[in-house]
Amino acid sequence: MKLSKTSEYALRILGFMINSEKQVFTARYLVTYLHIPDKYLRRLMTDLARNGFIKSIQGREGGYVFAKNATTIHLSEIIDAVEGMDKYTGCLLGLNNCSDDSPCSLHYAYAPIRNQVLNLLDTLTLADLKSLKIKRF
Amino acid sequence: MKLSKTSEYALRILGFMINSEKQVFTARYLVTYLHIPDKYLRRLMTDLARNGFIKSIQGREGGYVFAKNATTIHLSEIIDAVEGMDKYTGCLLGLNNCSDDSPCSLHYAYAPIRNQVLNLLDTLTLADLKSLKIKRF
DNA sequence: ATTAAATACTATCTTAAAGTAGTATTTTGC
DNA sequence: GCAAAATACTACTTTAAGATAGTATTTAAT
Ligand code: SF4
Ligand code: SF4
Repeated sequence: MKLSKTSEYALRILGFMINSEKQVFTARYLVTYLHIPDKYLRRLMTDLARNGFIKSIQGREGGYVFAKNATTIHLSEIIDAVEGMDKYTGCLLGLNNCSDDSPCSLHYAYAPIRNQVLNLLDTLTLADLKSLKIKRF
Repeated sequence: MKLSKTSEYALRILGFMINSEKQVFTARYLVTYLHIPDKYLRRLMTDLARNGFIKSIQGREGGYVFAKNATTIHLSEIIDAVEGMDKYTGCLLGLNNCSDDSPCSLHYAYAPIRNQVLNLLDTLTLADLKSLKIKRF
């Protein structure tokens, strides 16, 4: 139902970048548009770079660019990189090793929706977030 | 996608109670069956009592009983009581004042599912969690 | 070469959720 | 009356996420 702040930031940053005409993004630029704490965003950017989503260009005129084609970056990969996806596989009631045969009291009502969400995050790519209709990042 | 530990506990406790033949539940009893930290559970129980879901019976032979009919207790009310439901209305990307007219990059794919979840929590009651099939609490 | 503008690194602080400990109070059975 | 078994209350500790601060490094324009 809710991601960690860090995942939110990561998705907002990358979603913002993919919806822009720009190629290179400085931390300063991202901070002013996304209102994410400066130093926190910078750490997150190097983290995203380490994970191969973006590439950093150091020095003057530097910044960040995508490191690979956005069609190959799945949202679940981003979340997995910054906070781990594991905590979401064991779901609403925090249980794990769940199955239809040994369900918690919410399973029949919730598991189908949970699966939709997980499936969505697994199949949606950054490229899918590109749209002219987007007004908020 | 995930509730706070406290909400998980609250739902597991009440879901466990509604699926039992017992009428009165001591904290000790709940702790042994649900493996929730003793003192934490006790605090949560008095909190749930203050919120009118259960009633505490003090003294020897005491414990907790439902304070009203389980068909009148909606899951969203429980979550709202222990951690607040507000944080879930502004969804995946942590934005608020969302609408179809000013969507974030995930809106079209995610909002429908989010609405299903919120709707589920609003309409499901504790009574709906009662089933012979439940194996884990 | 020097400076300016950018990222990288490391260490620390803050905050809120979660968990723990100890004491006080209530009620019933004997 | 008193002990036993339960809940209630208050204060503290721990943990992890989030945020901040300061310094070092890299690179290009001049
Ligand atoms: S809803 Fe199903 S998958 Fe989720 S915690 Fe309950 S049993 Fe496990
Ligand atoms: S998915 Fe829709 S409702 Fe959720 S944060 Fe984005 S714009 Fe708001």
